[in-house]
Amino acid sequence: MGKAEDTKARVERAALTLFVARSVAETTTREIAMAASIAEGTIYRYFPSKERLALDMFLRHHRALAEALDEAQRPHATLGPKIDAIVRCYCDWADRDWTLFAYHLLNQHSFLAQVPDDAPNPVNVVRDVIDQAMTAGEIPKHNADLAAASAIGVVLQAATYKVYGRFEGPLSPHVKFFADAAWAVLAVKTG
Amino acid sequence: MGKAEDTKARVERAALTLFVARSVAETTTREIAMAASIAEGTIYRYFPSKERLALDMFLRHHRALAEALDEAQRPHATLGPKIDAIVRCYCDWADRDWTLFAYHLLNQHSFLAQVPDDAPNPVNVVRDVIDQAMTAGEIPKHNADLAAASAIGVVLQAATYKVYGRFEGPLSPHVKFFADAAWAVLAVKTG
DNA sequence: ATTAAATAAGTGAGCAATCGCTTTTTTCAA
DNA sequence: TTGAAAAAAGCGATTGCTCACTTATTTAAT
Repeated sequence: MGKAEDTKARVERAALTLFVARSVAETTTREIAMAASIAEGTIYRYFPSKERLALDMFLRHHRALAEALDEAQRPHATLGPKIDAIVRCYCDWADRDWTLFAYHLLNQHSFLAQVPDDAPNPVNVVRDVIDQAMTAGEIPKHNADLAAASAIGVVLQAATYKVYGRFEGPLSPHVKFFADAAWAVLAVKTG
Repeated sequence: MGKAEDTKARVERAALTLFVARSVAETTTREIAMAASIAEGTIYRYFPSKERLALDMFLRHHRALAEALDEAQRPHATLGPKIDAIVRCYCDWADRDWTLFAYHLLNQHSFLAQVPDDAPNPVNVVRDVIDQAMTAGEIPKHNADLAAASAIGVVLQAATYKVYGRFEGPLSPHVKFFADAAWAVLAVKTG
């Protein structure tokens, strides 16, 4: 890695950590610079603004996660294995870079409106998988968005609890529980 | 309602709306005053700071929701009816004052650390109900916090989707689905 | 020598909060 | 009932400060 790239990466990592610990709005460029051991002005050699620094990191992770989830589910033919693969992929990503995952989780409200319509989207990946399973008669037909929300909630609320410190340790050991629980939600007959 | 109380309520409602639409940090006292049709200085007759205005509203709702959930579940003896009552109560609260509910949902990360330890807590109410059901052998024994997170996630992620505009309309029509899904999550045998 | 990278001292805009003042409401003696 | 005095509510220009971002200068790699 060249020196410039290293500096850019250090700025991103420092910003990420602070953005999660406090929030984007409450983190100052001065703090980011101090945490990255550089001068404040150096940030602006790599990013046009604090907002764009925050947005770029969000969008990059958003797209990469969507692509990873889609690749994980694609090889499988039926809903059961697809759920397993998606849940495992989610948990792996959370455990591999928890700070980045938490940043993405906590800042959807701020940035979701700025995701390009045609960009890969983690939520759409799950929704489409569920939609297909409903069409194929694998699970009862409901509102697919609502069913997707509740199924995703099984995993994401656990991740949210981890952010709040209500729950500790990696998510991966609970993959089987999450996958079974998500399946159970989708198999519910009433609606 | 006296004039002063009316003004205080107008300040809170204006702040709430803006805090949800943007965020606490990105909302200015000037904007709050304009939305409430009062002068900026008048805010400080009723609140010592913008932070306290934001915190007070969060804590009041946090405590009231916890007490409502506890009262809703208490009359029932077994887990099934307790889940029904809790889910119905959650959805009623969300539908009755969606802005307040969304504010509470979106700002847990900022304020949860400032909740007094002895204050009633919505999450603890649910966790305790699940804990008792596990002890009574109504459902398989797991980590109660994790099970509570996943069960609550079924409802809260749907509410989150509503915040993001992925899902429309009141939550109450889906109470039966949410309750059945939460039950299904808790009945999962693997862990 | 050239130039990209980094620095550090600005700069001005925008912010929360203040305060001296005015207006409105309440109190209560005559 | 009246109306003068007191208290409460409301105002908005001002203040001091913090912030994101800029720019003139220095450092160091090739």
